[in-house]
Amino acid sequence: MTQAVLRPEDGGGPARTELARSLGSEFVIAIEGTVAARPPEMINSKIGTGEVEVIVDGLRILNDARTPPFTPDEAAHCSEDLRLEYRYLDLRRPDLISVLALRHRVAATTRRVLEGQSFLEIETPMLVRPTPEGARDYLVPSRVHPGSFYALPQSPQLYKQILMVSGVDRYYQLARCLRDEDLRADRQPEHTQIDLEMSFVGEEDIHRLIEGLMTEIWRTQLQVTLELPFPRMTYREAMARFGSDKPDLRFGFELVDLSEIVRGCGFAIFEQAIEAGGGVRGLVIPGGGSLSRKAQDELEALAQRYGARGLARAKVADGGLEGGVAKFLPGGIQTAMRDRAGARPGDLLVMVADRFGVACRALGAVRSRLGQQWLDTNPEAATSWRFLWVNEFPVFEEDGGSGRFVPAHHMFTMPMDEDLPHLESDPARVRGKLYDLVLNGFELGSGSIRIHRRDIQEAVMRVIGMSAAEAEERFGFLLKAFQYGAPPHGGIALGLDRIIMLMAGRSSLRDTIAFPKTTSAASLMDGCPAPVEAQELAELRIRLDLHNKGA
RNA sequence: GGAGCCGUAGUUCAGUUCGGUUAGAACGCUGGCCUGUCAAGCCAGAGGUCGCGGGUUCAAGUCCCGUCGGCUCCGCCA
Repeated sequence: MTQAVLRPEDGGGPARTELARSLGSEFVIAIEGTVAARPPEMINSKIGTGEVEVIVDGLRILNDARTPPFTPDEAAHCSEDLRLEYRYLDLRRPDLISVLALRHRVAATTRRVLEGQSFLEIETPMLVRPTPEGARDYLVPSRVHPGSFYALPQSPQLYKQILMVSGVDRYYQLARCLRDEDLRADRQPEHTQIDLEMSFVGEEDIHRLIEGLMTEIWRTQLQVTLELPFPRMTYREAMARFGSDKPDLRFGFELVDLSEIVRGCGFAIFEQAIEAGGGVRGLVIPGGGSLSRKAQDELEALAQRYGARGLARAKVADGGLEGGVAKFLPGGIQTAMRDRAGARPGDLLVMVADRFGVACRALGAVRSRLGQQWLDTNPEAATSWRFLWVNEFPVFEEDGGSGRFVPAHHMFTMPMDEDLPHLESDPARVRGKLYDLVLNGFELGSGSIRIHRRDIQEAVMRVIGMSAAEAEERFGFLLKAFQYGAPPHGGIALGLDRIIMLMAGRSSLRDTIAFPKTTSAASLMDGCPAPVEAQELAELRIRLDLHNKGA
């Protein structure tokens, strides 16, 4: 931006002066003139071009502009629905367009790195076979096949595996992925994945490739050197220590297991949890002894949102514990708990007694809340990059408590070799060759080594209660492909939008996407989605049923 | 499907607790004056379906019910 000067005494006459006076916000103009140094007393050191100005000879209006609902300066303070309606004005902010420029450069760097490793970028279909399990599909009716539907792809998963059968060996794609599920600040219905798959690889090969890619992106775009290798942690350890499968390692506040210490303590709530196969886990809030009752109740409400029945608490004192649940616990156990938790007088010890997963998740939510507050006063930690691989995820999870098992990731994940013998006898203990890439508490992506042997695939399908006929109906094409010499293979998919969000220090995925959707999956700028003409529906042989609230 | 917060000039907000005269401020906009300014200054003016619908009341921006939209979270989602 440069200052232009029009002076009546420079000529051009009253017509030009009048034209200049008519200029308004966001007008598009062309000027001709001479760049000149500003008089010394008019130099503005606050802007880059503050020492010069253009003495205008000619002025033309290329296009006028209505008074905008907000100017780029004001946009940062405007409500988001207004900014989304006028997205083109919002994007004029250097602040926002720079995020899209970063996104472009990260995509370009990704292509350069992967091309250097002999990957082929291959496009897979946008109209694919619907899949009833997993995320809800966006459906597209077929005009040519009335009553049949395409789905928009949730991911290129099956296609990239088939490309391995084709001998592609190294595939990647910056793939659009679409899921008709509810949104979050870090979830949009359409997002982009750095999706890749390789033949003849193990987990470590994928890890090293991605570490190299991340290192190059951070080096070139942020001038940051990442330490390699990224730490690795099992799912079990992540849950036990941090109460999350995507722990934020920028802060501590680790969970502690108090089960063995409180066993036989006489406090019914603790004992029942242990007898039921769960345990008692705790978290120390440094200095938390002075937290108000209200603040403590808010933490309990947070824990309860994640399934805990309550949040037991006790203040840490010189002699042991006091207040809260202390009166139910013998003195010797109190001091043992305090020592095990590493708590000091003035701290608050909060505890959840429940099944492993519930206790960890509930305390993990509390830990996360504490950590976010801690980061506010520790900027150096807040701006650090703590990458992490989480692996050894369970292959199956129980569906509700019904005793039935569903794939935790997807049904093509290879179990770990040492757990294969238990595949059908004890599915709950089977861990997979599964891995998530985590950064600062966000899951950047996940992947796995896939099953390429038919006998293992069939065993997995038996565990999840899928009949051969059903498998044939839904995945017959993939199983058929696997019969014709499928190499061992594996891959990963990274969320490009989330990577950009974290790199740009944004808290919403919307800021990384040129034209994002609102929480209700609508686009306020173009009014999407929208009803269609009856004629179009008739061609598709579709009749609407809008008043039936059931479904 | 559920919970919370929000919705008042073009924009950002105050006013809602406890219903009561003509709904205010700042920025922006329009006009005028001044001016080598860079967040210009001074004067004047225009601008309102208080998201929408219903109810209570003599009286509703304010209370009640419903509904629409935005944001955050749980469920859901890799």
